[in-house]
Amino acid sequence: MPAERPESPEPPESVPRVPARLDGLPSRLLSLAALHAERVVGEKLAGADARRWHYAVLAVLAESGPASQAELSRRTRIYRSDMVAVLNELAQRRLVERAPDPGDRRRNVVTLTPAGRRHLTRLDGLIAEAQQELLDPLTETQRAELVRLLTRLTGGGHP
Amino acid sequence: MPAERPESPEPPESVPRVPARLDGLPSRLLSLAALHAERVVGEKLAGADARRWHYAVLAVLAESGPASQAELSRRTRIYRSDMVAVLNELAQRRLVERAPDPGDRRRNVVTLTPAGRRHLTRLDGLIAEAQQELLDPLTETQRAELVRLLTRLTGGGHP
DNA sequence: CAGATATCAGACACACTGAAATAA
DNA sequence: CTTATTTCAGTGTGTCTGATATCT
Repeated sequence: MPAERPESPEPPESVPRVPARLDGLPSRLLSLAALHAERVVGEKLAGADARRWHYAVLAVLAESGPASQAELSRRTRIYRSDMVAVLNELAQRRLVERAPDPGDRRRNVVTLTPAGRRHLTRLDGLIAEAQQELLDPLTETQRAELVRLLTRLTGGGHP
Repeated sequence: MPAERPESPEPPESVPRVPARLDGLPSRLLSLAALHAERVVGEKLAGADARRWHYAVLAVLAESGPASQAELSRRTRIYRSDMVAVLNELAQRRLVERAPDPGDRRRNVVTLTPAGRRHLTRLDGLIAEAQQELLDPLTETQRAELVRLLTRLTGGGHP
């Protein structure tokens, strides 16, 4: 293992390099990369009057079928409080429908409308473009490796 | 190359899998990983009454010497408006000193105090702990690869 | 009763905008 | 006159707390 850096007490302040402490810091690199990614994706989606959360909710509904708000919250990791606002926006655009669950009257059943399904198809394209733009500096192999590493980092389950 | 998925029109909603569209989405993985990283780092630093921005500013000052606020802004990527508040907090804790630059009276020269240098040493330890905790699921090789990929993603120069 | 659900009001960090005052 | 620096007042997004009403 590498020895601990002895923390040079008098750094030569003649050369204004970029600080090494921040430079390769994984947590900082993750934040910067994520910020960039969110910007690229956000700009693409804005062109379709959508936000990242819209895509997440629509995608879950398309793949898993109608669900309660709490269920959507768990799957998208959007906070339960915020899910209310997201569904308000989606319902206002007639992309989803919210109806009380007859089987459990605490719940709302959220359903994708045909317009929502069409909208999702469009967002799929924009999201793909964004990933392309985002991952442009990486080769195919590197992209796959990045996804693998990030999946492992985000508790991606070790089957 | 893999053929495009034919978009199964009727997903079997019996098995509540996590949606594939979101699962391996690089931009989403980056956001989730960054969020996790920010939480881990933030909690560590909170134990020393510090925030991520404090560390960034102190680290730059320690490695590059006294600087103007605009200079610190560029190096840390903290927005110029927000730098004011960060420096207020650091100055209030007597970790930095803000004095007008005699050579250019628009500028403030921000200097690390001895207390600031000691504080930074403590934060260095906490930051290292956080990285350790964060990267726990990865091997050494994988950690290095992750840093390499993220550096390339964040426009980390292409030399 | 405990527990889940939907909703609201608000806190907080972060990134950013726009404008003003001052000085190079 | 143009540009740079510092500062302030706000905006918008995303995450999360705490509380409430309702229902299982």
